[in-house]
Amino acid sequence: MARWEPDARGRLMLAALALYTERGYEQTTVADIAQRAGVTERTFFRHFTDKREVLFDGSATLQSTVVAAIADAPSDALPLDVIGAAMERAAVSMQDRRDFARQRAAIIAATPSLHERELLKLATLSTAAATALQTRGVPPVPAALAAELGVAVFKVAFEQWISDSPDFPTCIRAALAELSALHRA
Amino acid sequence: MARWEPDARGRLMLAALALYTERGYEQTTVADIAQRAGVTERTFFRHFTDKREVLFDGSATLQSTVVAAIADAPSDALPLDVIGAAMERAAVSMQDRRDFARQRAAIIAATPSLHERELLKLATLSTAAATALQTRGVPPVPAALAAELGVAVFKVAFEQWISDSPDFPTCIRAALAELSALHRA
DNA sequence: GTCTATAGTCCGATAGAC
DNA sequence: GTCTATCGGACTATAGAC
Repeated sequence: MARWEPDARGRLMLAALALYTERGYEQTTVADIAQRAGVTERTFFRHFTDKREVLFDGSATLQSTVVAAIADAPSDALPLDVIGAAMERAAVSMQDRRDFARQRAAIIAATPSLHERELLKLATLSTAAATALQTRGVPPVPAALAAELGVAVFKVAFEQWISDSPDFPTCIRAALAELSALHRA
Repeated sequence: MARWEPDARGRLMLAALALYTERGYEQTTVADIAQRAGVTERTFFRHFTDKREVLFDGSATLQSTVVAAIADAPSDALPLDVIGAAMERAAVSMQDRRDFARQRAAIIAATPSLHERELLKLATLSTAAATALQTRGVPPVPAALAAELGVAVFKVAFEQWISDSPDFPTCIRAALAELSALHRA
């Protein structure tokens, strides 16, 4: 038998999600999370730089998905179409975890400090998307704007997805249509 | 002679700005700031809820400006034009503090934790703008999208303003033009 | 204005995998 | 032997409670 149970990281993420839901983020200490996961506080901080980060493990993967989708788009595609397709790809990759997304969103909405971290992750995603667009030859300013638009669409569509509608990619397409309508009006 | 020097709040803000610039945000303690301002640590936390907030005193005013501008727009104006005009009004109100804006932006850019707070303020601004648009009869989803677009334009224009170009409102108009170009392309 | 809880860092030690 | 994951404890500063 191994000296430690495997996957301390995964256990910490599950414990944190459960405790943040049960008693709230501020009312949960890192010691509580570590205890439920069967490790020490020290181990928590080796896996996650701070108490918030334990809820944001998937953001690096999401970013890779978006950046790859931008790179993969046909070379003659317009920036806005590239971004739209990338966001749709991101939505597809999250589609099978709606319950998790919902639970996580509820915790974040209830906690300003977590909302801040979420916004930082989205801003990082936006910067990465802008860089990926620049690699395709889009100049910096349009690239930055298109990336910000993509994230705006993602945010709005995400809200729709977890509240109303079961299909995330469809929400993305609807939000993109609303965006075009704003400009055509 | 007064029992205390007046304007402790203002002195705390100046002291914080100076110290964050001199030695960096993390290397500055609240005790350092309080000492330079000639008050106690306790006084700092009476004026500002946390160590970051001391750099964000203007954001409530900015938000009022934007919301008022949206409310004041002609009733037949289109959402995107309303938002554009509101952002331009915000730019006008900041125009005479370019050096301050630049110094503050440098500190924030160097400090992830401050970047987070900045993003939260902008997200709050976006929500307030969306609400103001809804008051004008714009449905929730287009209102949220238009507000996010406005903040995106503000961010991009702000970057241009503090790096390149002396006139903030002009930067806003240029960014709005780039935004339209993205959709016409 | 003092007192305290807790986040987050740093040091070193330990034990298994390879 | 090296590499990696764990643990223990002491320490500072923030932020809130009293």
